[in-house]
Amino acid sequence: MDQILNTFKILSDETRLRMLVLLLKDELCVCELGGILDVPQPRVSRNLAKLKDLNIVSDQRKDRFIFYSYVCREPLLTEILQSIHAHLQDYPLLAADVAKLADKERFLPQNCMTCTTKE
Amino acid sequence: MDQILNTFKILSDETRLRMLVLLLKDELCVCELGGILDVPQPRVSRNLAKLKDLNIVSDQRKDRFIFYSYVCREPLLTEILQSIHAHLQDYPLLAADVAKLADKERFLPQNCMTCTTKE
DNA sequence: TTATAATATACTCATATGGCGATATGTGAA
DNA sequence: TTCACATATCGCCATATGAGTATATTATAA
Repeated sequence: MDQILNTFKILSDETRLRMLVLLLKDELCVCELGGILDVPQPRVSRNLAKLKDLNIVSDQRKDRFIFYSYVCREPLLTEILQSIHAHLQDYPLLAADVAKLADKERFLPQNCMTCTTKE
Repeated sequence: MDQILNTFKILSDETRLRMLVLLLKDELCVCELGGILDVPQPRVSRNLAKLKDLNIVSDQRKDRFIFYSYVCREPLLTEILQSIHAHLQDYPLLAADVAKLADKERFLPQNCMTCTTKE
């Protein structure tokens, strides 16, 4: 019972919901998440920590970055996130986030526009 | 966005989740809900009020009782509740609640065992 | 080893949430 | 109208939650 309640509590926060919707589709590091969502870094980290505590995400370092990925721990949670993806048009903010996944590298510090493009 | 977050917040409380799981299947009054869940009456009423504010349930008086019924306001919410019903065996407390629906009348004051059975 | 970049955590605060007990409200019955 | 019952609400309290700023940690690069 606690598990299902925790699932809904996790989803009740905008930052976490947005992160999970993205992580269901892609592995992302803290700065990519922060960049896509446009929220401060500690907020991203703190909420990722909560997700990790509940084994909803796992982390793995690659070079300078720590990438988080969604772990299917509870089928119901996965079902819900998939359902949201199936109706993304109903959630403009989430849809916009997902759209930004296409050029997520833009949010990696060394790959920012001013570094990678010759002007 | 607020709507989907509210949906998850509503589901994050044990009392409300239990009530919604029951109301998805049956129209119930306050005392039946209180009896099945075994929680104090003000708690049932207060949480029903929240559900009503969000148009998740509607109420209708019948004789001495006010019956609440689930209103499919947001498809996602209905989907989630149906999914829970489909996997009731994973949630013993919810399963026990649902089982009690069979003799819900037992919880109507005038129909309690001592009133209706001749001993 | 030292410095730097990426991420994590601590501290403090403000707000939200849920509960209980007591009481108010309102409806149907006498 | 008054009573009694079913339900709703109020006031107070305790706890939970989330945020931001500053700082700590840790791994790679130099």
